[in-house]
Amino acid sequence: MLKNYAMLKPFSDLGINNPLQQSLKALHITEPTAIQVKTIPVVLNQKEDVVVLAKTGTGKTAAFGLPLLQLIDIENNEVQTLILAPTRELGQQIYNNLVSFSTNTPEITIASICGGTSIKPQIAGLKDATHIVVATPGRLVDLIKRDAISLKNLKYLVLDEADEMVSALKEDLDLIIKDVPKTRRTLLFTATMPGAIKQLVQNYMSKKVVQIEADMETVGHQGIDHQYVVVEPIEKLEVLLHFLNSKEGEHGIIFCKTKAAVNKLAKNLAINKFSSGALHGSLTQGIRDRIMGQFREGFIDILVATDLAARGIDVKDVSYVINYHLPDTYDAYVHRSGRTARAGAKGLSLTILQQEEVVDISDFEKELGITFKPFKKADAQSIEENNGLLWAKKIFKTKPNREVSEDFKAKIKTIFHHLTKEELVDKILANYLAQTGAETLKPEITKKGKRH
DNA sequence: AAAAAAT
Repeated sequence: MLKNYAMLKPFSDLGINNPLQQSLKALHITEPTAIQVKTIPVVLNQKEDVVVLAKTGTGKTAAFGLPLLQLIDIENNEVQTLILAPTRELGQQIYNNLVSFSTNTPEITIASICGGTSIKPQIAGLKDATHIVVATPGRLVDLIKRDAISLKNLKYLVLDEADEMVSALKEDLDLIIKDVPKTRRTLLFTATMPGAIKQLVQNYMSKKVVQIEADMETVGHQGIDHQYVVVEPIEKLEVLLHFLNSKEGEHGIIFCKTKAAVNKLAKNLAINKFSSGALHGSLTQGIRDRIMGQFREGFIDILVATDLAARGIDVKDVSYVINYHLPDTYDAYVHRSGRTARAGAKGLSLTILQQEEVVDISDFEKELGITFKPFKKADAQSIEENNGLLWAKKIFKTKPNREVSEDFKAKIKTIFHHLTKEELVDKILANYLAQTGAETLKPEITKKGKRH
């Protein structure tokens, strides 16, 4: 941050107009990030297409959003700008950001065109003047096929997380690009430059392409503390629960490999009274929106998610990310860990491994140029103690059963009447251990996660 | 093999 300070200019120097500056001020955004300094003038200049290589999204949305808002022609009622994102959550986030940037330019209309919600209001809304559309590819293709949207006067096309879109959403993307005029300008944001991206640049972008690179050292990994811990399969959940208990009051994201694993882990966290929610692509959009909203607002502390949440999601004060399963690709690791340590903050990225996966960690180090520090695993005794604390917390958080009659409760109270609190705790604990047949407390776990 | 995206 400090290293880059000299090159940072105020937004006015970058050519951002007064209404937008006022909006930024109201949002307490005072200084442009490095990527914004490099990107905004090029976009405003209106000459070249842009390819931005940036690993994590510090300020990406504003880097294209601000200049594109400024370039909207209010007199023209057709769709002038199209922004594509790979997930609905990211699309919604970009839409919300643009809306917040445009509070002082209410005449600019922005539409969010993502799937999972009723298509009818979207079709109706598009009949009115719409200047900017933020979309996920599937729903947009649907609207194009229904002739509900016209992109024939499009001036700007933004592809966010373009590497993900060319790999997973290629077919839809090709259809969309075929439908937009060749004269439009393209802004492409990507973490990596796989062959598919190079091809896209070659085939679909103009000859004048400016490539912008964020300084990976300062932007990509700054502030993230990468750690790993090796566990036996049987102790994996206990080690996690111990970690989470030490992070009480902080916010984090736990990534799992599959939807079923997300469901199962979220259920286990819920049973153990952690404030958490599950997020993956097989939940209804209503539930996805609710969980995302609760996490954003801080009503839940822990988000358990598939790679759906790996890219672009920007939530304040996420102080740790956990890889409960090793990510499939190096890219995925960068994206997942990039959910923490945002906007200059610090964060921990902890990867939980089994013995046979330890070799992979050195591959990640080599490929990504990072060093994993060993996380000091709690010893057996403190894990045991933590299990006891979880058990107690669970009892503490259990709501009294209203069905039990006052009369009956009174009778039970008489039995315990002469006991001190300490004696009562001793008895409950001993009783619990006798019942479970265990020598020490174990966290309660579900047999199965819901299948999807 | 799994994840995302259209109903």
